[in-house]
Amino acid sequence: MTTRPLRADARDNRARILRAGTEVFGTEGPAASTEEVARRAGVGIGTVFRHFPTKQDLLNAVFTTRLEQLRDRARELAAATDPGEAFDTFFREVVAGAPSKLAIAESLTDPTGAAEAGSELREAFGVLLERAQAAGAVRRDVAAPEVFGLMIGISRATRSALSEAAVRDKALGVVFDGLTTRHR
Amino acid sequence: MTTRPLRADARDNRARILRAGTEVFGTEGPAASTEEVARRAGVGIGTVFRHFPTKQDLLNAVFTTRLEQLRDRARELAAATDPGEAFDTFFREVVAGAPSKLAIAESLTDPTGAAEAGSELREAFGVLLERAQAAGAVRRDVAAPEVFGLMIGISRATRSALSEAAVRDKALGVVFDGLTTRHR
DNA sequence: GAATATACGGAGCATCGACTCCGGTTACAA
DNA sequence: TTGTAACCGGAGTCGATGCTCCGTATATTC
Repeated sequence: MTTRPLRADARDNRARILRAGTEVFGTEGPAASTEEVARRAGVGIGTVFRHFPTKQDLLNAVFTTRLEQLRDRARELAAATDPGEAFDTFFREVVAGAPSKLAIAESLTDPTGAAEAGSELREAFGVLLERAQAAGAVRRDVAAPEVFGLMIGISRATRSALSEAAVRDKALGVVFDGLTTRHR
Repeated sequence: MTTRPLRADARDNRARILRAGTEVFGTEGPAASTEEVARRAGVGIGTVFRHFPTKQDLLNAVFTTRLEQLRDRARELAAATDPGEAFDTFFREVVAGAPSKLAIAESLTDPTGAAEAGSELREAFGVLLERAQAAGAVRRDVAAPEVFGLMIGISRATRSALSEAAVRDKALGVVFDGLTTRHR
């Protein structure tokens, strides 16, 4: 049931297309054309469609890759840093990275194909959150879904209402204060 | 320089199209086809394009209408209710109304044509916020842009990560706590 | 250094959606 | 009632985009 390894040029092209897709969909959104991706990757359209039979497949692959990167980053932070700081850092990094690749923000929640990578991300995020709670950096009466939701919401607004860094930081400050308060 | 009044049927059709546009773009997003709007309005495509020469014009008209409604609601609340409650109510209403008409959330910040209505909304929102601050319901070291941004962010996430009402309420609770805290 | 399975490129096809055009219809004034 | 300007409907045009097809090229194996 194992598929034989790809030919060298095919493997390279696949990686190229994935990189180009990340760039193009990241800046122009999912509506960007497949041809644009092919151009940026320096390959023919036929090649793109051989590797990813459908545009949706390509989008899923790009999204999944991105989700996996975030998941890895979350795990890395969980293993090495002070719990409170790790949580804070991850949250801010996700938000900061959103504008240049809005595609992620738009898919972070879209079950279409990237489901597994998505739930792994959520799980890694959950670990980050629990550690922060155990360390007293985040109050205990909140759960992962709502905190994750806030992160995504702010990420999305980053393209528009929260496009200015100073304003975005203030918004983040409000949320972090809300995640810290003890009363109620 | 005054344009003569529209014929009765034309006026009716225009209103119909606007209503249909609100529904269609609200549920399917700005990518929905003009033909779908025409169908839902019960008119021919030609009629839609006569009233709104461009799809963008139609979108702008729909958005503007929506923004004006929100602006009016903000003013209404500012005039009649307890400052803290008015702010809270408006914030929650906007978020609650977002999923069924994501088009607004997507345009609440888009300068394209709806600029004037947009800034009027922001102004009315600013009044709501300042009143709440004066009444001690919201801390004084936050300004309208970041609070508005939070509202939009949560509105957007409402379609996805914050689609469940219970989760959304918890997220809102966190933000309101953050807007209340006094320390720092 | 063949032989061949793999992979490539890009012209071409089919579809879809924005927008136009014009023959037919209707509201409204006189 | 009738004349006419205003309006309507929807078939048709045009450009864009997802996807296919196949002749050509190249990596890999022996």
